Amino acid sequence: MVDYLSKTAYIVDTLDIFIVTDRFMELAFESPVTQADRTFIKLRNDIVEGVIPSGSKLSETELSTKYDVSRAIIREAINRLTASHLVERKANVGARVVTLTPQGLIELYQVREALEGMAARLAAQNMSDQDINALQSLLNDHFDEVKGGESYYQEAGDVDFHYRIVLGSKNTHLITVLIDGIYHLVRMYRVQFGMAGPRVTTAYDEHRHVVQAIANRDGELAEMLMRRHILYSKNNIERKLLITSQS
Amino acid sequence: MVDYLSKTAYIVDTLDIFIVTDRFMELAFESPVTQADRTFIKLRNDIVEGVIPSGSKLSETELSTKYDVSRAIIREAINRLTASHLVERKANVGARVVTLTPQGLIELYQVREALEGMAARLAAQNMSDQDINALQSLLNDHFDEVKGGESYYQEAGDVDFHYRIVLGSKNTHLITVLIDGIYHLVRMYRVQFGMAGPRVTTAYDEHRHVVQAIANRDGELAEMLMRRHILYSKNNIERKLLITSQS
DNA sequence: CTCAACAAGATTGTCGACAATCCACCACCA
DNA sequence: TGGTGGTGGATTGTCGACAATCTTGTTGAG
Repeated sequence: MVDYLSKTAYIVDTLDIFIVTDRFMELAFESPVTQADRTFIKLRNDIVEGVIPSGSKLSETELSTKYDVSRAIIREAINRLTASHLVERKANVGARVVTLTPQGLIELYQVREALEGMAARLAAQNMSDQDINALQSLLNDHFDEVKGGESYYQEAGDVDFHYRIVLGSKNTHLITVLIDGIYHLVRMYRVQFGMAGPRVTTAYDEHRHVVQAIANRDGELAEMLMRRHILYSKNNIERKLLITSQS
Repeated sequence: MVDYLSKTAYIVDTLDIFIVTDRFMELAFESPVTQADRTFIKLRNDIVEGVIPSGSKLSETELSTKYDVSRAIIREAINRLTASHLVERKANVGARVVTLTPQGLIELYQVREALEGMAARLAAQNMSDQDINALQSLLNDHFDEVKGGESYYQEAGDVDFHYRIVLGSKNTHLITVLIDGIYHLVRMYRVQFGMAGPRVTTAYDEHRHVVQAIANRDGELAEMLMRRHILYSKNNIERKLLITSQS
């Protein structure tokens, strides 16, 4: 049961080096207090990790016995998942886990490009010098890991990088839409289409350039570089998809 | 009771000249089937129109008697409104209508700029020639109204313009995030900060230029023009806010 | 007088039962 | 045989009651 969270725990773990005094930081940490909160997170993880297969039906009664809570709680969890675009619900019929398609992945990356580009622009404007320093030292750590070839932490590093820039935008809407909406879907695609993570070696340089632009307080350039970075990721994933579907 | 919808009905009314055969069109029409759907829409309208004041507490029991439904339905409605960023909820404490601030409005327009810019880019790529023709004739109608000085329909025209471009992007995420998330908040700001609508005369030219770029299938330019259009709107609103707060 | 612990009241969270709706199956008819 | 209509079973939608939690006001000690 406790294991449900282990797969994504590192996403927030690496942010712990900050003191959580920032007003925006708490938007990234979800602290489940009610049982509906916990069930929602469990269900979401099971969907993202593929334990509950993409496209399958979510029976309320079935889930309520499986997770050992009342149907009302399952209903609330499903409603929240619907808002995150992880499940689709039809009135009087039921809810299904979204089906993953190459087209859907492309659309997702188009939204990411727009939102994270803007996030980078705003981060250049709104991040404190302290935040920027921390970001740069994060990149240095990341560099050592790339050299060391620790593939697991590479993805964590990438996720961490994007989190910080989004949080650095200090824009509440941007933060919530990306962090508790889009990123879970992105991760779902990554896991279920079996891609270990982003292109480690080249992505590192792109990250560095973005941070450099932010450090120079050049929002326009930061946005361009971030958009290009995400565009490259998209192209890379599309290529992998083609290869996978051919073999 | 029926009157609840009248204020926003024109938003979808003007879209009726299309046959609703488009897969994406149905994302803009919300067809309430269940009682929770209807209550959600009523509540949302009352919040957007200011009938329920910004910042006020939403008592579940109180609302359940007021709207004459069970508490469960009110709870579901409130949860959906939370997902739309129209209310904020704290566990074991309750839900409040969001408080409107100039800073919040600015953040909202930053997200709009990013998303609608991308929408314009994608629309240039994905709209059918037929859609583009319809959009151009819409602009012509709009032009006549601007000349005639029919101020009410000017806002409708503006809303319609943005709706069509967003729908023209054919990107599901973009469409849902904007249409059943951000636009309601934008309208809430417009209503409650007492701005009659966008800058009618100059906005018309900007609309025309965007459509021209889309007709030329120049996505990059369409994005730039749309972003600038929204930026101008933001600046205009900020100026109005300053004047209002001074007097 | 200030602060802390406690108690009463009110509000939200959770549950199981009932009502309304849909879907698949089957019988019936052309 | 193909299609149409109805019926039974299962699933979702809605409800009212109970449990858990927070807030507020009070009381007491320092």
